[in-house]
Amino acid sequence: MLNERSLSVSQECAECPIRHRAVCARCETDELERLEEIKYYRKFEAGQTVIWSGDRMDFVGSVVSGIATLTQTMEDGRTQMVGLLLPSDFVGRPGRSNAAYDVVATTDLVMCCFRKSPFEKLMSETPHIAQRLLEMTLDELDAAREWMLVLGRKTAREKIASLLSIIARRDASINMTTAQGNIVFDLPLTREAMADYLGLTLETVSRQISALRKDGVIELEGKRHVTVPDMSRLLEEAGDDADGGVFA
Amino acid sequence: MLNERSLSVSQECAECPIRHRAVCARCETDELERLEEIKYYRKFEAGQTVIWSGDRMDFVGSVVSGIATLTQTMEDGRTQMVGLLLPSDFVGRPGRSNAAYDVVATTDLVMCCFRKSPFEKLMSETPHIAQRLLEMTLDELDAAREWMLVLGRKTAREKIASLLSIIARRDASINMTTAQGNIVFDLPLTREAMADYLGLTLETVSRQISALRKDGVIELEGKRHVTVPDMSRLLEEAGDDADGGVFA
DNA sequence: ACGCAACTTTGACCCAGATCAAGACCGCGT
DNA sequence: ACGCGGTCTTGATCTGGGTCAAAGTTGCGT
Repeated sequence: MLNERSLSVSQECAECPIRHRAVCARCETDELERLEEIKYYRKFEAGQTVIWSGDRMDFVGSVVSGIATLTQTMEDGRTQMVGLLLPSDFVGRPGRSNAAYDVVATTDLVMCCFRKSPFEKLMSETPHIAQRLLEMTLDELDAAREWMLVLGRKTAREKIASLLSIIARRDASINMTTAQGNIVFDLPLTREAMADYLGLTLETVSRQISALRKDGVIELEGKRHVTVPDMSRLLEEAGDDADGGVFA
Repeated sequence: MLNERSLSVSQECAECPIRHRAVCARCETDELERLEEIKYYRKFEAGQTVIWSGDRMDFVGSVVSGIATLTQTMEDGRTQMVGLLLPSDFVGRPGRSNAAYDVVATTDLVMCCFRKSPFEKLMSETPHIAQRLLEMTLDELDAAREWMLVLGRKTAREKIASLLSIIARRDASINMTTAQGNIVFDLPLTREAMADYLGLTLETVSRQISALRKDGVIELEGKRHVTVPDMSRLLEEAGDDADGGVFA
């Protein structure tokens, strides 16, 4: 459980773990000071909804730690995840007052928030923020388009392999690599959340994970801890160019 | 066939049909003059590839007239459309040297191009361009996420209805409305292109269009000319909120 | 006018993944 | 220790959309 102390640890931008990757990455010291004046931290527990689709959104912010999901739901309950928010990812859209998606904390979550109007004001005055936001938005657009290929054209097995590759790759900096060069990580999502990401049912997710395990593409300890003995094999299963390079 | 004269008609930014919606929408007269200095028009014939994925991209630009598609292809030939480029849409990513997708002209196409490096320079100096580009990129991201729901969770019939609604809506300004309030438009895509957009096969696209016709949701003259007698019915078929409003 | 090529429709059959159903596993609170 | 709820696995069956095949339509070039 997070407490006041654990929050106060991150209070200084200079020591912020996402300082160099978030929307503030390019800010100079003086710009950072102005941001620091209007920022505040919010924490959410695993499972909590951060924002409901359609609600008025009076803040924007960055994920500092933890994982959140962006989902869209149809009236009959079908849901599709449309974004996975990791530390340093930005939440909210300047210039729009109502949320377009549900944002749900998948793990305990800490966010660095800014009230929308001061942030927008700051954005118009300090080009470094807008520049960085454009860059991040373009990256997200690429990711979304990559995902459209996965959703539209890949088989269930390829979808699972794609998701595993992305997770493995994305926090490559964080995850362990064993002496044998294996890649090791924990799945941050339930089977159901994976299904919502991939446009599958949770049963199919479960079956395909079992199949990949049986075929030696991955190893599992418990339900969440994954070892990838051969990354290029996994990439091949994902249908991506597994081109020679080790974890290129 | 386009000729020199038809191109020269659009030479003046002030008279440009996309002046108010493209990346230059917010530019002041002086900024426009600088853009005008570095711009040049290029035309492509229907079917021509504008840019190959992976190729060096030394220009960016706006679609002036015509339609182009953004597609991704797997080694085995499976393809997924990840964007549909209409007049005023922007092509290319500042800060990236190689194209990530194939861009193909679906109809005859005119583009207003800028060499990349002068454009990037201009962008860093005139905030109005970067602002507008951010806005457009955020819109595209929303569209991509909307599409992820379609690809991941909708049935074939819903997918077709969704595509038809989008086309009907998007060029709402252009298309005809009959005396009876019907909406009328031409499909700018072949069945195969629709299939690539929707993650379906062309046979399924054909069957579902036939089914929607048989059920009176749409009317067809020839293979491309569509009449929608009741837009809210179409939206309902798409699985979207068909909320009361006429073409809200 | 004709013939070819591109596009589209329709039919018959099949299969990947959905659905329905039953347990297994695991951590937690009492 | 136990029971309970959330998560996950596995099996049996069903079905929407894919695949394969054939024929219809349209428009264009000669």
